[in-house]
Amino acid sequence: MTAQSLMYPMRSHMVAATSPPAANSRPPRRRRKDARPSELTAAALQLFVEKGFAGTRLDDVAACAGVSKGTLYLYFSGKEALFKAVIEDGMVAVLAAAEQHLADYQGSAAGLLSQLLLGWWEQIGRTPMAGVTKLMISEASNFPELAQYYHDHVITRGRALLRAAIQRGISRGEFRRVDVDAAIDVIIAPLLLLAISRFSVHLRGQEVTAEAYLAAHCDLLVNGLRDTETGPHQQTIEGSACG
Amino acid sequence: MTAQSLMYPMRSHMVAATSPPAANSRPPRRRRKDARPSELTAAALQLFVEKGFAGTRLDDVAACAGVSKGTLYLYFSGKEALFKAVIEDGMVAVLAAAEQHLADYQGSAAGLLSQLLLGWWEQIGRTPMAGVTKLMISEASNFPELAQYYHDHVITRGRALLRAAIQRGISRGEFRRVDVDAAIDVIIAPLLLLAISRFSVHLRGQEVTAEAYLAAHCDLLVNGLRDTETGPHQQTIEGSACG
DNA sequence: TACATTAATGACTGTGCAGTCATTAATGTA
DNA sequence: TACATTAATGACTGCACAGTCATTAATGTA
Repeated sequence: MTAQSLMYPMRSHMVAATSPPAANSRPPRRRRKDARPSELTAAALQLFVEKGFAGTRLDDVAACAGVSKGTLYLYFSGKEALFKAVIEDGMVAVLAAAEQHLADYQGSAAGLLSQLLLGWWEQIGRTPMAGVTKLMISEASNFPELAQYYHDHVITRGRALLRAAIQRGISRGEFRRVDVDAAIDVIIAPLLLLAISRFSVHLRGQEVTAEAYLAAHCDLLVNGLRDTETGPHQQTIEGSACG
Repeated sequence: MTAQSLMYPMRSHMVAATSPPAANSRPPRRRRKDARPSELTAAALQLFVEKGFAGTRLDDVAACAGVSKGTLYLYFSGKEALFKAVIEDGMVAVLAAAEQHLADYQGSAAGLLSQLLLGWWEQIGRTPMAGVTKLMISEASNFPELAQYYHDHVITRGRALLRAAIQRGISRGEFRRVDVDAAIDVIIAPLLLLAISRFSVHLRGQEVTAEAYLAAHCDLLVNGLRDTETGPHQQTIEGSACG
């Protein structure tokens, strides 16, 4: 331990004794109380998804948000509080629009279903928020309370949307009488994996684009693989990009 | 720092000066050179999946395998080498049997497809090895080289199996001419998510059993949701649990 | 311009864990 | 039984990082 390191403040002395504060002087502080929290959670989301919760350093989160670590602690009481904020921020009112859309919708159940899937892609899957999905999967067992909250407030609500669409299709005679809950699981899975794969570049080759993937999913879901070999059958779902 | 802590060995002195080595004497050492590596990788798999790579302590891995940390370093050069061993061990020759099965198979493509999916569940999905899937997803960005290896030696090979089954179905006129690569992604996704969800108890309610889930997947895949409303159609796939 | 308020800083501390190595003891051999 | 070999141990070290706080300076007010 040097004598220097014992002296508490000791800002950069001996730096160009002649006045002009050098080209490499640090940029001026900015006071931006309102903007900091969201900038910090955005930085944290990116790093948590990339490195994992335990593997992420708060120094890096702060640097990525353009502040010092001390500032981070001004807004969040610690690493875990920051993590919770990332998850909760990420999902506020994303589902509300879809719920409204469902209430207003008039057309076919197949059209509704594909609109829900594509809407998910636009609002979540292709945005940074998709990372929340990977994060919850990776960290659920380390944060059981938070996982429970996520289950109750995000997963359950998303499933309810799909359940409504499928049951609408069944009651209109449009769909077969499948096991609805199992079908929901199967429908959701490709979406979640698409979201996750966006953050695992090294696990994917460049097999297919997200759009082709979603289209194939909608198509297989509604039409299956079976060749009905009866007349003009391969028509697409009306009014959607699916098919 | 006490004087005691400076003395290097200093095993339990002052412990019942009268001979019988007390009920709480430590169990005798066992020399089991051959068994240690696999016991250590099994323990590591469990803890890595549960806590993440960075969140797992090697002391805990060793304890879980019933040895000291020093012993762990006798068999693996460090934490990262242990991680690689977990991944590589986990996947040796799991795919070979399926490849043989494919070569011998005679029946319908739909039957082959469902046998591949159910076989995956029996060999991987319902075993501890399913954890490798979650592990690779969580850690791929921290270990790009290992992810590349996994992609080339596991993912690519698994996809080839499915591609063969689908193309067989198309050329037999059994399946429609779908986008094969996109279909493979969609088919794999529910399997991977099923594997992952086994380690995220707090994210799932108890929606459906794995078997119902896989059955629904096979059914939706082959038959789709569309109600063909033409005669006796809802038959199951011959000779499989699907449908 | 002087002064008060408080956002922002970063050097510092304590702790927890990866990795080391001198010592211990199980097992095989003569 | 004495001795050699080597598997197994666990106290120890160094370092990286979460969290603290005395100090600095941006901005608003008189």
